Amino acid sequence: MKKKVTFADIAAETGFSKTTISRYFNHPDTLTTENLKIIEDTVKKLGYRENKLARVLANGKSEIIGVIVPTLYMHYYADLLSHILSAGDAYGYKFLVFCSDENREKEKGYLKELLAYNIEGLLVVSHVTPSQELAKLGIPVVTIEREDKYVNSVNTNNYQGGIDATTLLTEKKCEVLIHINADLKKCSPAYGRIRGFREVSETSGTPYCEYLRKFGNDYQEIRRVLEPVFQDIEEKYAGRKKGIFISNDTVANVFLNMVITKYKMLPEEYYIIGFDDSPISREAVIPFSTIRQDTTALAYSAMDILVKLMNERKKRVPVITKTLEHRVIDTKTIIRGTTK
Amino acid sequence: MKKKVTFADIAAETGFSKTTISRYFNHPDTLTTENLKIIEDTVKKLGYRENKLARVLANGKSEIIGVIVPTLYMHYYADLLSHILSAGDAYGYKFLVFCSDENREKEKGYLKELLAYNIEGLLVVSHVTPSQELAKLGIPVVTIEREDKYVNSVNTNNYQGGIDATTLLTEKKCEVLIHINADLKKCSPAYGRIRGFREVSETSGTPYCEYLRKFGNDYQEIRRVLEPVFQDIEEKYAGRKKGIFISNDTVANVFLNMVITKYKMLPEEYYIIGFDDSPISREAVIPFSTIRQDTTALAYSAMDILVKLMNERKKRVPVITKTLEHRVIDTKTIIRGTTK
DNA sequence: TTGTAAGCGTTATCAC
DNA sequence: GTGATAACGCTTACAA
Repeated sequence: MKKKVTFADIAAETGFSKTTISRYFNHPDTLTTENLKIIEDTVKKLGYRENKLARVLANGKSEIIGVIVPTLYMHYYADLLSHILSAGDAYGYKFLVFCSDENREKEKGYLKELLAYNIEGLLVVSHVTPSQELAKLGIPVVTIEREDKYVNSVNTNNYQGGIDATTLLTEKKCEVLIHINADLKKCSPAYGRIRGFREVSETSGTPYCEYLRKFGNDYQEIRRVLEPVFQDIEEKYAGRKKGIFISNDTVANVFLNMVITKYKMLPEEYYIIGFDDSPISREAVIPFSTIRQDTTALAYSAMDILVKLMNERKKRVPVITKTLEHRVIDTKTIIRGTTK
Repeated sequence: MKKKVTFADIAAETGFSKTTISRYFNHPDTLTTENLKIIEDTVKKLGYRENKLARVLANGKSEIIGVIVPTLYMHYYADLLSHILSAGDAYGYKFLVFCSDENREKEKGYLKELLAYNIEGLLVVSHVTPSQELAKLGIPVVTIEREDKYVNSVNTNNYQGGIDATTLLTEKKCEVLIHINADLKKCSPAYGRIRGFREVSETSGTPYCEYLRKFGNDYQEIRRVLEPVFQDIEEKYAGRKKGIFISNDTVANVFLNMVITKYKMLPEEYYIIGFDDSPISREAVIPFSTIRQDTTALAYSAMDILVKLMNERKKRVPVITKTLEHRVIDTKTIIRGTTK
């Protein structure tokens, strides 16, 4: 392994000073074209490779953003991460990625680690660290779809999504409206889906009910929790036109499968709509209706806010705004075979 | 924003030298218990935060591993990444993650960037950069499920998987064996699935055929490509017991959906088995049989090799082995409702 | 347009 | 056990 080529080597070789070499990379316009050429050739000849770490130490700009996601097993988070990476890439940022598994202590360690690497900003999708703590980190923070009282954030318009989903069901003249969801905390953005459902149900005067259950991540577990719910619905609302709004496509798919397994088809009296527009909503035997979360917009908006904040910090006289920005991204109703 | 607390501050406050403060963090055993305590208190009092970048500059150990995945949209890669992160976490490594979208030029840029951050090792899942080039990077490289002639690698035992899948179909006394796959290059590890299929088909003496097509990533596209294949199978092999081995669960699910949509159930004459054990294989209306890729083992083995190589580099007299290691991870046959 | 020199915050080496 | 001091490789006033 040959030693690394540094500015000093290029300087020695060309007769310029290290400063000039630095300028060649950072302010090439301040050099004469000939000198530019000379250095360029030498850089190639010696096979120079940048050392960003040394640069960070000198000027503090790491170009690194920290990301903490809860897990990558669920498509939604992987999808989000993928858009985050591509959004940041456009600005030249790199990402140190951590999966917290929603473990509070683990996440604490990751945050410490992230700060040790001089990250310029932080994107948090995981839910376990209260925003109040994130706000104390001393760097720009933006969260996506989680509690965000003390930090900047981007969230899906869950409320509107809930309204749209439920309205679609009332328009189809469903005789009873049913909402299946996790038992969410009121501070969670996704709680808006429940609010939307309730509002439309109330104002439309249609009978409605909610099944708020704790579903796990595992298919079998979801099935186990959902089975009695399905039974209950079958018994209580037999013969009535049911509009079912399920707050997540994975669960919606399991439900749909149960219906189809029982009837060998989707009975007229079932109207089903999910949430997220995950691949499964298209890949199901009967592609089902859903409320699309615009993960692309979520990621790009988050990056937009973050970049703005990070840029502000780089100015000579940073104006650290205390005002928080909370953006809301609209959903889109995707109509497929289960609400026709 | 108050200035950063550094070793110098702690040194000034405690009366020790910076060296001793450094020792406090790196070789605490060489300090007296009292002094340890004094420094500990001061560190807390001043609210010191590590600066790993400065440390990297001084000792070269970045504790960062670079990862390049093709995309995160496909569950397989997200799953793999998730295991990679957790495997590396156990060793204290952090990850700079890039998504190449299989774009050669983009990936070239990422590699350069990665090197600029002094990464200690590289994990490549993406396929576009030839291993010959990766080998020239001058850092430990391990690839997962891709061409690996000139680098260390971990691959699924695709051949055995192909054998197992096909054998299962012959055991069920299928009268014709069908394999649906992409038109893979022979150097791609996944080509082993085709070889396995052919071998069992040949030796069993069962009639067989292959449909090698270019499927996209999009559901509609897969459907469009698969539709004529399904038609062809229906016509050519009507009334015969068909054993279909589809080399990927996403495609297998589309195929299964087409069969079920047509027959309202899975006809006796269809035996279907996929590959990967993606969630969709469980979430399909009829959970289908598949060959499980052990992504956990793939990730942990890769990390194991990488850590070994990285550790070797840290020794005073590194022994850079030229011998490459190529590990193979066994598959597991998962039997579900479509091969009974 | 170019150079000098002082950092940036650690760690390594060698004394004491 | 502890401390000077010189790296590590780059940036940035300030000077020329």
